[in-house]
Amino acid sequence: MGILTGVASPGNPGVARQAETLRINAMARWILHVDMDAFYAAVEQHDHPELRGKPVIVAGLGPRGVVATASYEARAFGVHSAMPTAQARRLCPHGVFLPPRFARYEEVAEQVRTILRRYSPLVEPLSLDEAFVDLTGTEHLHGPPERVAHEIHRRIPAETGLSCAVGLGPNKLIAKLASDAAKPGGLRIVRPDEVLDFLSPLPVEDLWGVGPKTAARLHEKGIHTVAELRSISLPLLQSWFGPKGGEQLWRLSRGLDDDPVVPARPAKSISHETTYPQDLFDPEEIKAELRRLSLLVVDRLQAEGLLAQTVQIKVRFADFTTVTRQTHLPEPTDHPLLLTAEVVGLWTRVPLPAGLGIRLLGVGVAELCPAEFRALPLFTDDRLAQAIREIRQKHGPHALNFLGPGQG
DNA sequence: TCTGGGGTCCTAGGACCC
DNA sequence: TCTGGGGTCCTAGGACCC
Repeated sequence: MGILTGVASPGNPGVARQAETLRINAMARWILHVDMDAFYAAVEQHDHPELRGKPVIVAGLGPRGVVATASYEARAFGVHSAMPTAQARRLCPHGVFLPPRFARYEEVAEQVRTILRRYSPLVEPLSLDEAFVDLTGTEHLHGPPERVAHEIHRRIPAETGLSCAVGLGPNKLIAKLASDAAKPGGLRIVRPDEVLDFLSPLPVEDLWGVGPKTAARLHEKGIHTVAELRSISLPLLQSWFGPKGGEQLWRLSRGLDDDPVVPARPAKSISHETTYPQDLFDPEEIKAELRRLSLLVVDRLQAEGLLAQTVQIKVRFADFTTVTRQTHLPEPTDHPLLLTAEVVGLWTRVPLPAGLGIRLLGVGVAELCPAEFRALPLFTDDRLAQAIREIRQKHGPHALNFLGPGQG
């Protein structure tokens, strides 16, 4: 049966299946995923050879810091990312604890992305240490994707001195799970006809989007592996997790994912937040911090030539309860005084539980648009905004201390 | 020595309108 | 006096990712 003969219909399942196969082949993709091994720690060990072979832990070093990356030597002590630094110190007292150097990691990440772009223009960074590459249709330039995967896997360590895991599959979901399976330092190729067997034994929490809460709910129902998840009907999954959530799980369990590889997604929000070493109680100090965070956000807005029309604050109390307040502005702006005034206004809408200190404050903006879309100033004095911008550019973000405590 | 910082996406509920 | 349903917009919260 070389060609499609007949009409796909429920009464003719063989033909329907054949049509489905043809449709899938017509859309077949090859997606590669690169995941740098223990990236931040590996960069530190690369830059400081005396640290090689030692447990290196890149982490926030303050009293409330957490681990960003632990080297494999440190993982042997039970240290892993997102663990409180204090706990990591107890588990691994002789570990080398270092604060992150993001500017340096960004350099190396760009070096890796440059290697990847030799093989396809469609390179989508997922974070500093991960990226997707769409190799579909690059065969005539670079050869079969399987060979390209081997080449990339060899070339990244050769050119950066850092090891990586590489996964290759028919979509992002499978490529990422393949690189997970190859960690550390390996290469895993999953062909389309191998997808279901590859997925079946994996625990449901390995799936993209299944976190602790969803996993716990699935476990309660006796579902632990992807094969078990796949045996649940779509309507039942939807009754448990809602129409979208249910369909998402149904598709994930079958390895279905048509999310495209997109090289540059414009940011949808910008935010800054700080967890304080000691809880804040003083209202003036809190307001001063909100203004400081606001100006950090304004700096980024202006650096990227953007305006924002939504402002949000986030407050986390000592008991970890978190509240947010947001407001929609009449027009988009990057005006420092306007935005700080909105932020302080939002703060007055936060109910304060008696006796609870504040451990985190955050300020964010959303509904971003390019600054060329700026509305003509009617009532705001734009010369003032311009003057503030120039002073802060010339003398740094702390130059205008009229925004300090007790003076706002 | 309990729990970072920067994001994305989804849902639920209330207001408001027809 | 009692009683609709649907659609849209906005806000707050939460799950999840690295």
